[in-house]
Amino acid sequence: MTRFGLSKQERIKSRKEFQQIFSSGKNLVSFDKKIKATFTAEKNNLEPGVKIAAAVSRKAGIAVWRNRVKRLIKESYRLNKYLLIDFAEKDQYNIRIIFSPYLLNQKYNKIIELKDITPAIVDVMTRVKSSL
RNA sequence: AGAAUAGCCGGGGCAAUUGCUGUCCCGAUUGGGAGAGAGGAAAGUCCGAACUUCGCAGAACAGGAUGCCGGGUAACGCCCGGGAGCCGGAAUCGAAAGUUCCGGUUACGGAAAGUGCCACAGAAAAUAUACCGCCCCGAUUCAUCGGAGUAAGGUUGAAAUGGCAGGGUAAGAGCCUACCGCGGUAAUGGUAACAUUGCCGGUCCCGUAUGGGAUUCCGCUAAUUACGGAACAAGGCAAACCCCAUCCGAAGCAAGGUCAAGCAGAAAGUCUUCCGGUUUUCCGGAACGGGGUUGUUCGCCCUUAGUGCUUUCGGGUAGACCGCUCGAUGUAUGGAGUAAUUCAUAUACUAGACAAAUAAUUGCCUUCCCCGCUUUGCAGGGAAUACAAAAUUCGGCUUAUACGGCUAUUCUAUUU
RNA sequence: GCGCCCAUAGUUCAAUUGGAUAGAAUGUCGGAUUCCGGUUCCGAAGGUUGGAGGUUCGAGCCCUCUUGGGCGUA
Repeated sequence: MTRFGLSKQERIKSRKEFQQIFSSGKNLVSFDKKIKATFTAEKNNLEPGVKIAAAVSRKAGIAVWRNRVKRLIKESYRLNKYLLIDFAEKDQYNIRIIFSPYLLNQKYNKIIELKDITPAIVDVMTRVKSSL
């Protein structure tokens, strides 16, 4: 596992996992209310690690905009994932996070950059860490 | 020269680092290397097909779609060419009309198959009818009133029931006559579209292939001529029902196929040893095995003919894989054709994801904008921005598009 | 992917087979009543019928394209 990578093993892929996280996970919102995170965490799991996904509602915007937001979320996490990875491996945590835009939509944020997303993602990650 | 509108074309390039998804090679399961990775509309899902499963002897009905003519095509509601109507421009000295040329546009079959509708106004809106009129007769208070006839003229409306001339009459009228118009029959001649430069099939000739040239019957008939006709008819609407002609089996890649945990079903097999109690397939005890109890050991509890365990079978869920990208394909050259398109040869392989890859950060070039110097150009600053992302695959249509380029039309300004 | 529906005043709904100033309730505004407010009564304004084009003498209604919203199904 590379330091700045985001391979298949680090992403949530199956429909079952999504349903499980949405039904039993907790919600967090970033300081600027741009990003919402739904997450679950188990201690002493046999497969410790962090897996993430980005989910954008169809009502938020058109396909081009939604794809861009998802890519920017994944990029932000990729560059800052060391915040959670080391912690999870040390304490044997199995963490699952789904990021989604909370107060972001195409109507008010037509042009969106990486620097608009990163602070919110980092903030959410530290909140998840401190809540455990 | 500028602006607006419409149409068409393009829709930045190269390189580096980090990261993602397939493919190939090395390696051996951690990984390394090479090379590839969104569009003109990928969109809307409005049409047409391929492909798959189901149904199907054949035909008809229902339902739906299309609708001037011919061609192209795998097919189409698409495209090309042409006809006709409408609109615009130019020319014809000016105006109107007409003619010619150019451009645009059209859901352009049928209203004598039938049904229905046509508000208000108007006499009357489609078997007819009579408000003002016109004419005659009678009454009369000379203002008019009643009766009979008529439809030339007026009035209404989006739309009004052949035209014109003569005769005729109280006034009029296809009431009568001639001509035009209307419809019937025959002949001549002709025949893509409202009848003349086209095309299809067969046959013959020519050509390496696509193709080129010549030509008939039937049916239908604008025109001309002849004969004869009288109910002078046939208002509009089919994006009202409908009629006619042509076409269409249904559902869709979440189609469909292969493998296949778990659960449930069926079949077969298997279930230890010792001791004691009168026989037993029964009872009791011990050991071994299995399960539970706290991660391990001891201990304790349960259990050994039970909804036990093992194997096999068919169907098949979760899941995985195939379908999945080489195709009515692109590019170049040459030939056929007015064109759409097509034929031959050569050459290329160019995304295949599935909570869904194609991103982030930079540098240089190129293009555009602003400002200054001064105008060949140079320095500085800014921007690369639009519409929008494959989801089985093609052919179209429609809609959205910053900026740049080209073409056409219109307007404005300047010069000659 | 397939199939289907809706859009009319600020809001909720009408509008006969296409026929003329698109109607009602509620809300808004003004007036009357009251010492003031509410209730009640009277009056007024408020619509390019989501948008564009076409058919027709005439379109909210018919046809085509388009925008937004909603539903069913696998």
